[in-house]
Amino acid sequence: MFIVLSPNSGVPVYRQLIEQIRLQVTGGQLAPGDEMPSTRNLSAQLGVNPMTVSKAYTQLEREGVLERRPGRSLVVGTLAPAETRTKKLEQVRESLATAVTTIRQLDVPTDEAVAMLRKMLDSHAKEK
Amino acid sequence: MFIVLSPNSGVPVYRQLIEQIRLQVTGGQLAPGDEMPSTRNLSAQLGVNPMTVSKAYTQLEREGVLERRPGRSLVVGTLAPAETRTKKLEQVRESLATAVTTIRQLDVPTDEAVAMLRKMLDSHAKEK
DNA sequence: ATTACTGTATTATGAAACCAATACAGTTCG
DNA sequence: CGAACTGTATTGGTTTCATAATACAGTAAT
Repeated sequence: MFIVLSPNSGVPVYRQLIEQIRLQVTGGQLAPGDEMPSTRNLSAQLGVNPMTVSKAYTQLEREGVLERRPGRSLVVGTLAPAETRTKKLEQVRESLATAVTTIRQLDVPTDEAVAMLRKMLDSHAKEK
Repeated sequence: MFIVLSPNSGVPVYRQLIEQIRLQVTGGQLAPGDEMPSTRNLSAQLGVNPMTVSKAYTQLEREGVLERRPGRSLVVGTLAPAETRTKKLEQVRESLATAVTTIRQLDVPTDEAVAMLRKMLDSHAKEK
């Protein structure tokens, strides 16, 4: 699982967790049956309170995205939305659409915007 | 000026105002010298408290985006062209950052994501 | 049975966001 | 000069978010 928190985005941490976990389940990166990191582990890793992680997990459990097994780690549910390549690309398209609106509104040339995206993707890849 | 609030986004209202006003100034939709709607008018229009609007205006004034004239409406400030370009690229980068997180979390290859962005930008250009 | 893990409940605290109401200080116009 | 506009300061309140600490109830392994 791969989580990136944006402290300055203004979006509550627990919501960022919900959105990113939901995304990776929908995109197939997390498959039914996969175990989630424990609330203690993930909170330590992200530098947040375990109850904040638990809040996100609880909401995802209500949605059926995660399944609870008392005494054991939560797992990705079988009722989780079905992964398809079409859905995956659609979610990427949606996130790019917001950027497209900004790029056009600011009259940034296509080549420049595209170069910026490539650079950002490459630089993060190197960070790993 | 055109403001749309997303109550469910989790982003505080005052921040949505800041971001949208900043975007329209950078994009030229709001030109230096343009008068802003009064805090009372805009708050009535959006259904929020005048102090919430004022909070956004105050932050934008600190950034130099707006200029204060006691007893009169705030106006769009005059930024140096170089500063405008810097802010433009920064805003594009911010909007792309969200897409970058999504792309990486869904393991979409860089080339595919970049091609998608180019296609979206080109197809919209044709729509014009 | 004990240890080590799992998640959640509960209580308390503090910060942030938003609201409401009132008041203040400014400019402009008739 | 007064009315009508401008933005902000202040005080007090509510809700949301996040944290901290402790405790509880579960499973699995030894």
